[in-house]
Amino acid sequence: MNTLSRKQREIADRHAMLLDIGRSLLVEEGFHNVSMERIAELAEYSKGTVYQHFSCKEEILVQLCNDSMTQLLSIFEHARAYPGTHRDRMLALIYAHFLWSELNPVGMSMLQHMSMHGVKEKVSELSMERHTSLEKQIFGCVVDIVESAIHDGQLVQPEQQSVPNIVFGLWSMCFGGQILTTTHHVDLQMLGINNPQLALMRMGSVTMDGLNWMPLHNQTSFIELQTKYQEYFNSEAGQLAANRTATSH
Amino acid sequence: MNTLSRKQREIADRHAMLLDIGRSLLVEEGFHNVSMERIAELAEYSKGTVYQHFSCKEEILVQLCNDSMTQLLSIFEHARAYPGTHRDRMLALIYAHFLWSELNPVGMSMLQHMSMHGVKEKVSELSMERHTSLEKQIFGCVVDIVESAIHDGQLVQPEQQSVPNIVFGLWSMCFGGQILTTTHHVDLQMLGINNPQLALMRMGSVTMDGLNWMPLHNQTSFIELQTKYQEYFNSEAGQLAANRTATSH
DNA sequence: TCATTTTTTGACGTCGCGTCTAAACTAGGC
DNA sequence: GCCTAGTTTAGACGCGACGTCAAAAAATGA
Repeated sequence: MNTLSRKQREIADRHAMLLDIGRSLLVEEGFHNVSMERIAELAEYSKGTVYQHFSCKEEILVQLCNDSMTQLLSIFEHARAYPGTHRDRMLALIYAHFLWSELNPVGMSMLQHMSMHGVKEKVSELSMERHTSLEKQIFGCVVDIVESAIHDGQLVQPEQQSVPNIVFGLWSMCFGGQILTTTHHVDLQMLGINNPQLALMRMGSVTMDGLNWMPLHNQTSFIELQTKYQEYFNSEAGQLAANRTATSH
Repeated sequence: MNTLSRKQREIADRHAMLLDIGRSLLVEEGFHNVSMERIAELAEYSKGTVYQHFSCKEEILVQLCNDSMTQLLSIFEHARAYPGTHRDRMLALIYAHFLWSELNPVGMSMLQHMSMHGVKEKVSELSMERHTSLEKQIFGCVVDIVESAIHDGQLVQPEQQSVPNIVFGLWSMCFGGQILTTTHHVDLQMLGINNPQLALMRMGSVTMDGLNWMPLHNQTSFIELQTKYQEYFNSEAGQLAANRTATSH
C-alpha cells in the first residue's frame, strides 16, 4: 500500500511536470511548436513514457485547458462574492475575465484550439466531460448573478430575452473581445481602440443600462472602478506573479 | 501578347480552381484534413505546381479568408444602405454578419485560424496587407453608421466611450457569439440558448438602448424584424444557394 | 538470487510539408 | 520539320512530428 501510493505519487508528479512543461512551451512558442518529442526531451523521459500519460497531443491541450478553466471558475466565484450591488458583481465578473486571460496567456488560445475541428474527437471522454462540466459551472456562475438581480428586484427580466440569452450576449462580448485583443494579427490601436479591456467593461455597463439594470450607471470613472477591482482581486494578481516565475524557472 | 495573355488566363484559372478545391476540402473535412497533396491530387496537378501558386498551406488559407472577407464587406455595404433609421441599419449589420457566417461556413473558422500563432509569419506580405485592409474597411463600415447616427442627432456620443470602442464592443459580441455558435464543443442548447442569433440581435438592440440611441427599442417583434431583413438580403441568400452548388459540384 | 511483472525506451512506420532536380513541354529560329 | 533555349511540371527526397510496439531495463517478490 505504501509503495503503491509512492509509485502513484511519482506518476502524478510526473503528470503534473509534463503538463507544466507543455504549458511553458505553449507560452513560449505557441501551440504549433509544441511537440511530444520536445516535451519528452525537456522532461528527460522518452516519448513512450509521455504517451503513457497522454494518449495524444490534444489530450495535453484539453487537460491544460481544464486547468485554466478551473482557475477561471475560482476567479468567477470570487467575483460573485464581490461586496456591492449585483451590477457591481457583474462588472467584477467581466474584470475577472480579463484578469484571468492575463493570468493565463494560454487559456484563451487553448479554448480557441478546443473549438477546432478534430480536437473533440481525439480527446478522452473523461477530459471532455470535465470540460463541459466546467463550462456549465462557469456559465452557471454568471446566471446566478443575473437571477439574483432579478430576485432582488434590481432587474426586470425582459419579455423577449431569457436569462441564459443575456448571459450569452455578455459572454460572447468578453470571449470575442478577448480573442480580438490577444490575437496577433488585428491592430486594435490602428482602429482607434487603445484600451480594449476598459472599452469592453464600459460596453458591458452600457448593456446593463439597456436592460434597465438598477442602479443605472453613475458617473463613477471606470478607471477608479478598475482600481477597486484590482485591489479586490489582489490574491489572483499575486498568483499571476507566482505562476509566471513557476513556469519560467 | 495574345498568347501571353492566354497563359496568364490559364494560370489565373488554375489559381481559382485550386482555391475552390481548398475551400471545399475545408468545408468537408476541416482545416487539419486539408493537405497540399490532396489539393494537388484533386486538381490533377502535382505538388510542385500547387506550390507555384501558394508558397505554403497558410497562403491558401489567407487567400480564402480574404475572399470571405470581401464577401462580408459587400454584405456590410449592402446593410449600410438599408432603408430605415441608423439603428435599423446597425441591426441589419448584425443580421448581415450572421447571414455571412452561414453563407460562408468556413469564413469564421478561417478567421480563427488566422489569429493563431505562426500564421501571420508564414503568409506573404501582400496577402497580409489585403487582409488588414479588408479588416479596416469592414470596421470602417460600422463606424460609418455610428457616426452618421451621431451626426443626425440620434445618438449622443458618450463622454467615456469613443466610436471605435462602441464598434469594438458590438464586433466582439458578434464575433465571439459566432465562434461559440459554430463551435462544435459548446452545447448552447443545454445552457438554455435556443436561438443564439436572435439572442445576439436582441442584445445588440439592448446595448443600443443603453447608449440611448434613438429611437429606443419599440415593441416590434424581433422575429418580424428578422423576416424583413431576410427579404432585404434576398440576393445574398440566393448567392448562398449558388455557392453551395458551386462548391459541391 | 532468480523469475515475473511493470515500466521505459527508442527504432519504426506513416504522413504531410516544402525543396529541388530532372524530365516534359513550349516557342521561335532555321 | 527539327533543333535549341527557356519555361513549366512532376515527383523523389529530406525533414520533422505523431503514435506504435517489441525489446530492454527496472522493480517486485519469493
